[in-house]
Amino acid sequence: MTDTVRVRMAPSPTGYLHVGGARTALFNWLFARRHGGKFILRIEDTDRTRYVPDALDDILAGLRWLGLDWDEGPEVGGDYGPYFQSQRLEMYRHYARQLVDEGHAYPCYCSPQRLARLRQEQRQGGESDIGYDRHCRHLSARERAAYEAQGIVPVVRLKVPLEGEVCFHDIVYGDICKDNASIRDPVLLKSDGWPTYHLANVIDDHHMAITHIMRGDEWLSSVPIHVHLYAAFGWEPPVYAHLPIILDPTGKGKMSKRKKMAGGVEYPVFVREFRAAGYLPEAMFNFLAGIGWSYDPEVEIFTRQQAISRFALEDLNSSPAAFPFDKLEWMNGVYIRELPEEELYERLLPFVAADLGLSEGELRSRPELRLFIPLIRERIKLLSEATPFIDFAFTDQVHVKPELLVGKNMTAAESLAALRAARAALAEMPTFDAEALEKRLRLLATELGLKTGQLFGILRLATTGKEVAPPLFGTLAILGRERVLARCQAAERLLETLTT
RNA sequence: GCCCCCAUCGUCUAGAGGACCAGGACACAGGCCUUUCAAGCCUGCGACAGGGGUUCGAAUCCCCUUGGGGGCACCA
Repeated sequence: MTDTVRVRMAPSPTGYLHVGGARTALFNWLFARRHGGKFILRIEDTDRTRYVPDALDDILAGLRWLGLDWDEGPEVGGDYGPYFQSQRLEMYRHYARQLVDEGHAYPCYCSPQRLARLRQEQRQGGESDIGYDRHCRHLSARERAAYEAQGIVPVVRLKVPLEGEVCFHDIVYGDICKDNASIRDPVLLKSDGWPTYHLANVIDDHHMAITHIMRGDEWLSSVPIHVHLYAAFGWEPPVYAHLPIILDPTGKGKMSKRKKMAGGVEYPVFVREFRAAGYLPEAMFNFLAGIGWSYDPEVEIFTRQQAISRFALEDLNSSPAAFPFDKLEWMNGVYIRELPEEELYERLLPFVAADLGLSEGELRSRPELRLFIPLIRERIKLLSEATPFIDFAFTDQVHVKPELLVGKNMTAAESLAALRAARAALAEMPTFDAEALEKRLRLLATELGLKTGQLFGILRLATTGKEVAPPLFGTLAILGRERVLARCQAAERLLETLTT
């Protein structure tokens, strides 16, 4: 490849950044970085009716979160701007006019109502081909003038050949041909003077010197239109590589439409939702790269540098893939475990603070979270799972059902005696660190003739209020002697209610 | 309905005519470890959708069937 690689991500600010869109961006980014090219971000904001005000910010934030930096586009500029289609209207109108003047396109005065009626009739009539009937394609100058006189503002439609076929090559899908007759003259310029996707996309890709187009395969069927447009303009089309879409976890239907999981739980589809759920951006990156592409048949975990070094369009898969949530969760756990403690602490902070109702500053001023990190890191798969493991350390007292304090195969009285003995032993310990605690409590279990699990289970419930908690000795050390003794005493009172 | 695309373990994938009685990973099951839960380690389960061809030889090429997906807007 002699030309500089220039690829683009062209989102429409009609909704938040979707995982599918993120994956498309990711592959474009990988390709650009692999070849030392440019990754361009272009905002296709030509649909004024579906515009969502905060969508743009969300898209930019989502891409940044994933580490997909763009070389040209919003907030970074570039030599091929503007990068918002809403600021390029004049150019689209110019080319639309040119197409009409040169006989490649024509004005169409059909009302939306007529088109809707037409479609309905075609459907009901069982017609094989649905679409515009080219009513205005052969209007005489006089007829056109008559419409104009009525004040009807026309749209501009592309004059697609009536016979023959268009063919193009796609790196992922190979050679694809389509009969021209099946392509209905598409609208290029809407009656409000704004371009449709087809027009704006082709003009911009050409003027921004885009060399490769990687996008979701829902676009595959519109390539023939674009090929005709490039031909009409006398431009060279870029290289196409359509990406197989991501299906929802059940494999039925695409991921984009929000659906329910088997358990009735909604699963995330927007990048912001994955972020809020506690997924790590580096895990998302790794995971997304593994759908439709494979870094190495034997290697699942790889860095972005490694991905860049091996990425090739020829290796892209052509079959659609169901979104494997299980694998994502596992991978996120892997990345959480690989994070340095201090880094994990920083990432956990906002999640835990919010859950606990504390400010980050307040949480930071307390020692517990930091101390718990090594104890919980291999127990969580999501950042949002940390709080339930440690919240007991942030409450004045724990609430536990008395019955739970009774040890396995023990009576309430025996449990109470064990707890009292433990409290006495703990009160007398010269130091209160995990190592010393383990040594002393193991000895105590032996002295009491109890299995370790029996004694430790009672203590776990008494001090944390939970049946599942971080490792006991470390937990006791973090709570500190004072709190541990107080909680034991409180638990003893509860057990007493069972023995009297 | 019409057009296009896709088809390997439940899922993500490796495989580009012989190296495949099909490899890896997740999930699942069992075991080890163990104070709970995890993590870790070991083992197991498990697929070339079906049918025709082509070929000495097919998961790999062709055709048909079936299944799935996408598209058919003055949306992108």
